[in-house]
Amino acid sequence: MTELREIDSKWAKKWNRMKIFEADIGDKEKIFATFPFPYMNGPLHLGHAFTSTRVDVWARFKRMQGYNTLFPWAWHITGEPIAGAAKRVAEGDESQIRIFRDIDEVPEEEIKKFISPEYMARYYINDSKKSLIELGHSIDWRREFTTTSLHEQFDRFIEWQYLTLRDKGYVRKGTHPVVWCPNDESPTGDHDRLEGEGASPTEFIILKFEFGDAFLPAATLRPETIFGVTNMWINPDVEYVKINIAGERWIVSREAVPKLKEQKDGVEIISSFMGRELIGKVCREPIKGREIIILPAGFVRPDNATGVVMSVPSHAPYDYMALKDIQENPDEAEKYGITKESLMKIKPISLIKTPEHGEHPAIELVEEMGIENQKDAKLEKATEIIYKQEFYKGILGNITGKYSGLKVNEIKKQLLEDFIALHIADKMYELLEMVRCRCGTTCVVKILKNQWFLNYSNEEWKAKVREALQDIKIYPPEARANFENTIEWLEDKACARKTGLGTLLPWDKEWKVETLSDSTIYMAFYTIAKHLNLEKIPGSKLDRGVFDYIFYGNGNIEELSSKYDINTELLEEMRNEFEYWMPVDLRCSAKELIPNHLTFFIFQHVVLFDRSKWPERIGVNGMMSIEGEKMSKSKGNFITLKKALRENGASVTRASLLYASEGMRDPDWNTKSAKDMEIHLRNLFAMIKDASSLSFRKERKNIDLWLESRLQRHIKNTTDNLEELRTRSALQSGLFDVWRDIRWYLRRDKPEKDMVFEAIEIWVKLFSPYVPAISEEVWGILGKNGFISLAKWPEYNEDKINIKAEAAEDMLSELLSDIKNIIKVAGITPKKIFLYISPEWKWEVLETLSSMSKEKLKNAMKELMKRENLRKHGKEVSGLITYYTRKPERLRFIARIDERAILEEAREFIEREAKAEVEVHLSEDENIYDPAGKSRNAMPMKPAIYLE
RNA sequence: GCUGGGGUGGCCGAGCGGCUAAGGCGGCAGACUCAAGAUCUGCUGGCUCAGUGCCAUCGUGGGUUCGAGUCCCUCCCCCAGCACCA
Repeated sequence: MTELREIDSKWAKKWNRMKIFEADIGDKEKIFATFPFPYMNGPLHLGHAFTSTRVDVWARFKRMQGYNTLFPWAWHITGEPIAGAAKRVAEGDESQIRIFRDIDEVPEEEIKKFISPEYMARYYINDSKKSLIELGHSIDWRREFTTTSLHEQFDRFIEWQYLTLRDKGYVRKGTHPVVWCPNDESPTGDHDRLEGEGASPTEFIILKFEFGDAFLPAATLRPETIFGVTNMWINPDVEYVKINIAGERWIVSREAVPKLKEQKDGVEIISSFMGRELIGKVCREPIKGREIIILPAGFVRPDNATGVVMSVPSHAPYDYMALKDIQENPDEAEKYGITKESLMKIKPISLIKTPEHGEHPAIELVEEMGIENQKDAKLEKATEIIYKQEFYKGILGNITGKYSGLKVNEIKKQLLEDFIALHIADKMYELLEMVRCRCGTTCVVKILKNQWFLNYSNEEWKAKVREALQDIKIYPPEARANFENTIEWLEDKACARKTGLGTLLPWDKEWKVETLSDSTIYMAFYTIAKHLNLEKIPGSKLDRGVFDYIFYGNGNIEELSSKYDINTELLEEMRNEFEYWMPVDLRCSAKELIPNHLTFFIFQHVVLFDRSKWPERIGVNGMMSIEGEKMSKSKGNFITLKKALRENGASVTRASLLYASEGMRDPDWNTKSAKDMEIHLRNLFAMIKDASSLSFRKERKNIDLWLESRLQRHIKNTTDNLEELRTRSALQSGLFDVWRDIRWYLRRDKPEKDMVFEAIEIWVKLFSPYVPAISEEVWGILGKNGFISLAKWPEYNEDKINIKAEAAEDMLSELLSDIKNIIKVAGITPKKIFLYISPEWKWEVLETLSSMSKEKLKNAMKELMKRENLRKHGKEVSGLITYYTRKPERLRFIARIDERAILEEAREFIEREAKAEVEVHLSEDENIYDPAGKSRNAMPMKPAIYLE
């Protein structure tokens, strides 16, 4: 058990010492493979290792194919979580400390120092780097860096990126609603929430109804229904206030005030009163100036939007039921001084007609569904149905003026713009569910002003991204739709925030470039990081001019050199390095990053770099689970890479991870499979190690041709699979399928020495990207020089494909299983086995039938009976035709082989396996020994069998 | 809810119009062994049998086709994302 782990460590050290994965500019074609830098608020885990090993396997494969291959690595520390965790350590947060101690395995004395976010990041970086080396990743470590000012040169690079983006017009200042914690004075992302994960601001439209010197601002999601408003709903038993707001006066629920304060200017309370004081009065609808009565409604929630609701009974089931209830019980309304007469005067007003219903869809549906009163739970469903039907299919009526005759979804956007232009509408954002920050405070929606945005909604930009995407190879292909879709819905993206770690926005240093925005084109930075690190170029020298030269070739090199005090050779070398390594050949990540990082990655490349530097391939994979469950620190089923390596070693970890899944499916890690993989690898190693002590045979036989042929197929399969990042299939074919064939080969006969060692050599190469340490060890045992990591990948040679040899082996293995089957069912132990080879004429039937078209097959009998030699076997021919045509696949004719020669050659093998003597006869020979008449059963590729 | 991906034998997973529904794991039996482990071999949906056979099955229910895990529709379930969060 320990042996494999010793091998893993030995080679990890050796690669690292010999620096064989450091890649420099060369004459050879290059490959540049990257993994999205991991976020260092904790150690690497199996999820990271799964994806990164896919990248490493691909890089190793490409390196062996002869490409000059670069696989660099860096670390991400931008943003909140590291800073937040450091703060929690400082506050003595027990659950945070427990995670560091128990899951991350950080020693107590180190945890104390985690009050410094930089220290924490450095600690995890060191820790993780050790794990990656141990895992055997073929990384060029000279190009390592971190984000933020922790790496001053990278900091300058991000400055360059944002200055360039701004100059090109892709960064704009804007205003945007966010979920906001008033206590922290910071946006509250999903990660920072105690409650309300997934909730995002919903845009309510405020329609302003005139009411004395103020407005009653009704909040709605369906502003078009204002044409059908019949009354207002106000909750009589809650407190309302009159406020000043942006130069107007509004009447809203008291709860609405703090929310509006975050969204509008100049909000202050003038007076307050109970809702009942409004009931029975009238307001004025802003479009036509109709008088609208205010009615009491207990269902109006003061904590939702403005607490003012307009009533459109014709198109809103709730409104209809509420109106119906109040009209049927006018006594209640009379308490507020509303006359029965004015109540009964209210009639639903239709403005949308749907194909499913007529003029008053809500009323009709409520009746269809048998809804009794306004407390009925079915109202929710009814509202949903009506909304959908009206939105997609509803036609607006004459009452709506310029919108009439159109569908709701066609005019919604325009209508809103019109209403806002007429100053009759406004917007308010609201959370539809409770959201609470980690600090316990209830969150609200805040309109963040002067926020910096990347203009991802820009249509020209999108068009360019779509164009780039067409040429990017996506593995697996089914992930492509996801990218296409993301491009469609993507809107402007805030690219800076005020808190956490990050590069300062160069022109507005209150802001820091946010985490998804400083991680999009840093692959370009890898190409020069080597020089910046080795030559220790200080960040202060890296002005825009330097980067403009390196990435665009702009400027005069002599002038730049003297201006920034960087010698011309170095500048030139960095430019060459950028030109050589870019574009990125592979970027690989888990599927969760498609809608953000991976798509942004394309966006940024297309505007910052020349077309020739746009990405080549993107790989996507599923999410790691542990023993069938989602991995999480709180569940405690979190497996760090360090722990996995300690328990399994690198080879077992790598192979088990990649054997777990491919494509978009989620891989699962389980201890049992890892143990099984360990057993497999140990056996494999032992088998190869002992191969030289086998006893060998001299002459070549059919089985050697077979193995040679099969190996070629496996080479092709493994290569094709790896090419498209099907890492699981490649492991299957390169390791397990070859193994199976070698086992058959060794079982069939004594091995021929050259053949078996050729097979082993190919085999080891095919699986070496997966278990590189074991492969290096075997490579030495085989007496090879140098590293297998740098050896030549086997090349597929079609000339070695031998269909006849393969057909012959197929025949033998089927024959053997038939014999064993007969022995079993007959319950006899044969001393002798008689095999009868198919007569010539049966071959003729097979060959003829297999060459016939479907239609011709119907008249096959007629055709065949034209032939003299077949006519005498008429009955049997007809039987054969039935046999073959019933399952047309049987007609797949592979190759005519010399069955007799094959059987004679394999006689010993059959005798050994069946433990009986074997005699081979041609069934058409006269006077053969055939007491049971079995020879009649002989068919091409299927000798008849008689046992005695 | 919306968008995208997916549901295959005891389990993991190939297959994406017609090869035998690959391969692995687990289980059972045999060989080897003093024994255990490892290894090797066979079996592992049902029935039948001196073999080349029949039936069933690929989330559910329909449909297209000479033929369907494979294509189309209905429904159910799982995964990811839904943004200022890494």
